[in-house]
Amino acid sequence: MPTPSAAPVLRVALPVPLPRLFDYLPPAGGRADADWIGCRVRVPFGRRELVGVVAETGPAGDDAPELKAALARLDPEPLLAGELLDSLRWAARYYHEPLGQVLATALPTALRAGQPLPDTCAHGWTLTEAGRTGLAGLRPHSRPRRIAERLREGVVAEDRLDLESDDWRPVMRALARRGYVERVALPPRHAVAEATPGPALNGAQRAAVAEITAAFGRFRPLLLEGVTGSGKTEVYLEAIADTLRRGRQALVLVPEIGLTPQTLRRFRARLGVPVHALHSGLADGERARVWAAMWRGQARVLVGTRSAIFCPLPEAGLIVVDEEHDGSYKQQDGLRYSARDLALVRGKALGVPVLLGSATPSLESLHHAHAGRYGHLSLRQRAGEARPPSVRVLDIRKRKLDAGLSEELLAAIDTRLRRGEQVLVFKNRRGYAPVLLCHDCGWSAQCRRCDAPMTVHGRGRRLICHHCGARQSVPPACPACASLALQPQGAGTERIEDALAARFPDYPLVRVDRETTRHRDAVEKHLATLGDGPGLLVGTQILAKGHDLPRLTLVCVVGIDEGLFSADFRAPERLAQLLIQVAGRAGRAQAAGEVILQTHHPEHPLLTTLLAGGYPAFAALELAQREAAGFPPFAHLALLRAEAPDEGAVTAFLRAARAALAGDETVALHGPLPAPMARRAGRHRGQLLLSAPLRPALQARLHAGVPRLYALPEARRVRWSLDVDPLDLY
DNA sequence: AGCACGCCGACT
DNA sequence: GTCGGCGTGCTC
Repeated sequence: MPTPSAAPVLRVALPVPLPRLFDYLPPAGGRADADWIGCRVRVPFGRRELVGVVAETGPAGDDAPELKAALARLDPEPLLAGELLDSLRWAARYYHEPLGQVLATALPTALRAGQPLPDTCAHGWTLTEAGRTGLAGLRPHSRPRRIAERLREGVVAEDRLDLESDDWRPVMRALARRGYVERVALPPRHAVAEATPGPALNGAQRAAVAEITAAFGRFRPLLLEGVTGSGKTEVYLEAIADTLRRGRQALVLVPEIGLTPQTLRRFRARLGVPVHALHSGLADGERARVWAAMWRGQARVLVGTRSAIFCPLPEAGLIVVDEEHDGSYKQQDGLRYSARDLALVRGKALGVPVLLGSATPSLESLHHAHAGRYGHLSLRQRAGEARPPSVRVLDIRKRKLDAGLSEELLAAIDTRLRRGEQVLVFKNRRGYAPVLLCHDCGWSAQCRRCDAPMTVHGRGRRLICHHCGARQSVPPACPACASLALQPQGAGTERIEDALAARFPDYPLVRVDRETTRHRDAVEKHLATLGDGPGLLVGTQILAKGHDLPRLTLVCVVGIDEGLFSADFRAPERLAQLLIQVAGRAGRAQAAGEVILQTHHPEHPLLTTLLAGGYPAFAALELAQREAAGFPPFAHLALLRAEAPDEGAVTAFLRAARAALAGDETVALHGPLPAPMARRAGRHRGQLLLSAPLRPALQARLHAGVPRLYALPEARRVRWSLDVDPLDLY
């Protein structure tokens, strides 16, 4: 006769920030067998109900309180199993986050909320009887008419329609409302189209593809280092096509701004199978459907942003991380995971090659490649006729500046415009001016709730804090000395736009930054307004990548001097990557491109090295400095952050945390330190940095210490989070 | 994180 | 006399 405590129970991971599992009895009369593991369950929790995932089964612990029974099993077979569940457990251990929180991050919202795994049967559209009759009444050559006529021959699959047009859905829905068309289910594995052959590959591209395909069926990290325009995407496509031919799935991760309709169109046209996309623009139901299609192995190719790394890959063959150095692969709140790193973890667990592509690889990747841990593939030449741009450093010391632009720069712009070419002025600062200064007493406008100056916007009339969003109008007089000599200092994109418009009134001018361009697709529309004639483009980061601009021949980079002297250890790497990426915008066409870098520091080693030896020379120099300073990849970091309205609470927590994390000298602790911006949105911020030459030492320390943090009484008075492998030290 | 319980100020 | 402030305690 088994005692009640010995009967097997369900150990459930729940989406709560508590570092443990919760035990439940199976629902009425059931047995807690191992086939529960990975299934979602609805359970009572305090006075509410939650959806969790069964992580383990087994006898209840002796100290367990009186158990409640789970209310329902939500999955007939495990939603999470095998490699995916293993990798999620790995992430929970590595990032020191409760498994329930990891699962909540990994699952699409609809599944997290307990919705059943959605139906993923492929669908198509067909004309109804009413449609056949009504078709003639639709305006000739209109979009509804063309789409209705497309369906005349019979059912057309949605995947097929995706291939032919980006935005047929709204038109189709309108037709459906009139009863002209209807959606029908298709038999599984409906063929879409023939794969279209791509352009002939050059030698380096063929060699790269050969290396990747040779690694089929086993884990192998491969760094594909290819200069801008060298045809990395063609290499991806060939490798994916090979993966598909061998009956396996491919996952492609792209940066947040990289998932454009053009990218998808290119993949779809080339591969001849449905290409699924996963990004933040999708509705919850759609995300769950894509996830389910991967789970069932129906989806063969998935292109997605960061969170796509949590998709099931039951028949995995290849993982690609495009622009692997990109910061958007790191989640900056909640579970602070790196999708790039998890791609390698999953690739290893799945036994598939992982292809990391970039023109400017992260120093981590280069370090691993040099050490022989990653295969290193190089594409040194631009594909086709494109030639690399020439780069000129423009020394502006003692020069007269108009909105930060020198006379020489304006003259160079003028020359290009007269020739009918397009010019990009890149400035990594939005708004009118970064500071509002009193010329008489030195007062400057500071945000009331942040330790940061307010940025001048609205042609010099408004003040906005970029950190908390606070806004106010520019005061009529200096609040400190009543002087009327308030002056915007420095220049952002808005002010540069004004200056250029005044100087070149006869040419079209487009500004692209977060203010002018709220939606991702708007960038394309904006750029299209320039057309093929001469014109000017002013913008921030958003313009740094993607977007082929064949008429663009001159790129001007202004205001990089702040970046040359930033305190953050990753600032030089980011600046070098940005410069290379921006420079890559110039001369993608036949005409020779030119890049002009305006600076007060023409002898700065970052610039001279980058100019003389390109990114590889810069990387070598910077890696040496990282090694000397004991920074990644020669050390491993974890950053404990805390914030609270009360500064004392932050310090008290971090002191207690330091004691809880203390140990031998294999891990160095720095802090408590104020965060570089000590106050943000009215909250005081502090941090404690852990650093160790060896990753296992750091992990062991966190394993011992982090559970104690949850128990600290001081933890209740702050919001705290742990960032393993932080990107920024703030 | 929620959500409730619990003990002290300005309102009908 | 109550409605509600957020401190602190707990969740199988």
